[in-house]
Amino acid sequence: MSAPAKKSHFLTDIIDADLAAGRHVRVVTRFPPEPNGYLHIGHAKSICLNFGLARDYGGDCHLRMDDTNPTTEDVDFVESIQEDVKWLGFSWTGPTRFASDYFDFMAQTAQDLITRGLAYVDSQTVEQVRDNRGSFEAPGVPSPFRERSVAENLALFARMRAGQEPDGSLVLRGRIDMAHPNLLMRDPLLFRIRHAHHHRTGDTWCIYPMYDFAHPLEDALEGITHSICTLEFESNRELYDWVLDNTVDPRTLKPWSPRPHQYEFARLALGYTVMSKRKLLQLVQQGRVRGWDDPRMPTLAGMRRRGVTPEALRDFADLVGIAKNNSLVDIGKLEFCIRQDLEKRSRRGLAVLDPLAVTLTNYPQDKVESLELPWLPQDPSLGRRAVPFSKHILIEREDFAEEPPEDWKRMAPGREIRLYGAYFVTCTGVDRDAQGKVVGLRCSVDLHSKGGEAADGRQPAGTVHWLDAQRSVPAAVRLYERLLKVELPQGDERAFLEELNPNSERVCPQARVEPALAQLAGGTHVQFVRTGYFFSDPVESQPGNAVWNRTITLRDTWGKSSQSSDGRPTRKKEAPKPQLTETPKISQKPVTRAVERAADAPWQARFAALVELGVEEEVADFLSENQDLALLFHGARAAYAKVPALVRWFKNDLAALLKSRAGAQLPFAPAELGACLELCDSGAVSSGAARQLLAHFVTHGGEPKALVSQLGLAKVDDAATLTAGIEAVLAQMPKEVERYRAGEAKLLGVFLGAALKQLRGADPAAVRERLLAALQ
RNA sequence: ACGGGGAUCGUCUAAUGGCAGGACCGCAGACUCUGAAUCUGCUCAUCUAGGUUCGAAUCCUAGUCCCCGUACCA
Repeated sequence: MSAPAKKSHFLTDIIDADLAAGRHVRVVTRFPPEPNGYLHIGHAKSICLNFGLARDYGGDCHLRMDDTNPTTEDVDFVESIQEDVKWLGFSWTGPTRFASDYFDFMAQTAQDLITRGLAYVDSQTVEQVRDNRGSFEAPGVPSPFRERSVAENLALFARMRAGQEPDGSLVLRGRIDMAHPNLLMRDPLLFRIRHAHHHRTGDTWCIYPMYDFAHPLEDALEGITHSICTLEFESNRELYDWVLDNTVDPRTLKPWSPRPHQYEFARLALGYTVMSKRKLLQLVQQGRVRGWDDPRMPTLAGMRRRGVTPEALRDFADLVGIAKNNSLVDIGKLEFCIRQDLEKRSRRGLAVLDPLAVTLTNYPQDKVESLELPWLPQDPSLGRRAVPFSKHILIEREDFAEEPPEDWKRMAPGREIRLYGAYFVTCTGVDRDAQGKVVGLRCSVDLHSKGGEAADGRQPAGTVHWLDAQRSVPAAVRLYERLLKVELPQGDERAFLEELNPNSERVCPQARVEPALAQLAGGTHVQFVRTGYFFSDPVESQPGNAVWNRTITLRDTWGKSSQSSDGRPTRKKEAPKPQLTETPKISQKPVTRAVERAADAPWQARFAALVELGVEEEVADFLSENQDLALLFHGARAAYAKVPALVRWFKNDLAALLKSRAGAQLPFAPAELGACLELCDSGAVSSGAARQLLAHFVTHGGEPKALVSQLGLAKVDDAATLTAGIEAVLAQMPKEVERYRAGEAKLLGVFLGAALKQLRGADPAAVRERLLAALQ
């Protein structure tokens, strides 16, 4: 197996760029769970990401408990988290870290912020704080306590810290901007009073930092370079940056270096399950499951107990990838990864979940044979086990049909089938009880087919699994299915309980297994032949009496409708909403814009002036909104009066170029820009070269004509140069040339692109023409 | 409504102005002592409208839809 290619995604792109630019010399990531619950498969994605990045870049990944809220956190959770991360196959750099290790520093930093007027103690009630924060559309109103003196703030903060104030009476807030469009920036809470016992610091503290204050400081203190979290924290990034920009490293008293940056990716959402801690907690607390490690739970502990392997989970994390799209992953992908891993590692064993007695009429009454079957036919190293066989056997009830469908490959009257690893048998009779229910079958056996091969080489209609009636043993077998009946549960905290799958766990009271299976230790993966992958429960299995959890069914391409909960409706793509230009809704935007514009006299005047020049309204609107842009346009026009051309350049190229330099001093005068555009338009340079020229000009300025030669953008129209360049390019791509000649006309673009790259400044049309000729 | 994100096969995800690729699912076939696995083949996508360009999923303009944000939670 070749090493899997390193996954690349937007985060690896960022890291590559940071490394290349020398912003960082080493990658340090972290996985920062709050110890208030068990880790679930969503965390597994994050763990694989953070630890995987550290591994791939030869850096470090820290495990840090974000234990800033003593009322919900517990040491039990700390232990389960450590165990789960290890189980998943990762190890962290250094000891397990704790946010609580940094409380001293955080309190000190808060005090510094107060001293510098960047934080204050607020005496408003919770309700007042909330009400005064404002809303999306309305600005907040400053707290009456916002202007307290530094001395008073210091004294109050000291009282908070000393435990002299009750919970909720006082709170430390950053002094930022109560009118900020980002609500998180409206004087965020930094520290709150909480007279509570902390699982690590005990009663040392009665003030605890808030996430938004603590997290950036934790990252910075640990030298984290890339702080990766999920999408819902996008708005928090601004505050994250504020904290780091307004604090210093206590060890150097200088700005943080490396200075961590926060990046967000889409969390995992999986169909037919729930992932939120609150919902999971509810399942546990209400007894809907037997605990955090119930095999139905999407927790790592639960999945581990069900028989899902760390390899399968890591494969799954790779399969779903890393991106910023809000996505709902088909649970079938998880199931695929689980099966793929289990297929190659599971022993094969015989088990019958719902037995039907079969008597082999021509088999000697007292004879007992012992069949030696390999545990895993494709891997002899697992060895063999003995399977008893006699006159009275059991088969799966659903493997018999009195009136079978056309393509039936199992037992039916008169039909010869194979007992897996044993003999060919033919059903010759059916026994019923008084109600007419089938209670037993009679079969003849071909005594020359032992081992599953007929002497004459004939093939049976199918193969079924079986068990010796007397010598098999009863077993506890539990079948698991998806937790929920529906793919996408109600968002509501309670409504999803109505959507739990009542069949998520079923026990098989009649189930029996072959003797060797009962002897297997807890924690063994076995495929019950033809029925699914099972795992001997590592907690409940007793020596000689294993308890079996079905990890997952076998893929079933035949009886698809046999399991109701598997009838998975395919998700429909949302039908694209037809756009009716005549509906008022569509035209609303331009109208509101026109209204806004009308209310802004200078803007309206600029707009009118442009329209007067013949600029179409839509373009005039955006050119006139910003005064600087409008001025630039008119300045350029003074040097180059061709309005339509000017408009084209402004709209298609300049808008973006200028946007990226917003606020910066432009390195050219408006008239120079006009001259540059005239040159671009003149035909003296090719269109591609013109765009390159313009990009350079906007960022660096310069004399346009000089730039052309300096950048090597001069128009190439020398026939010999063109021909040579084209031939060189074609010589480099013989396979593509062949394919092109075979009819793949779309490859012309590839050649053209390569040729144009080589022949900078060449006219595309001319190159194209010659290329066509050369390819004849 | 304000701010921040996002939109590519049914699903997840690539393509950083030049061949819309891979995987899951599905379908068909081969093989089979598991209706499994394995193998082969097939179906299927760039939110809309304009523009720039020799060439647009990618750049520009406008629009549509979806997600997140108003906890003394994280």
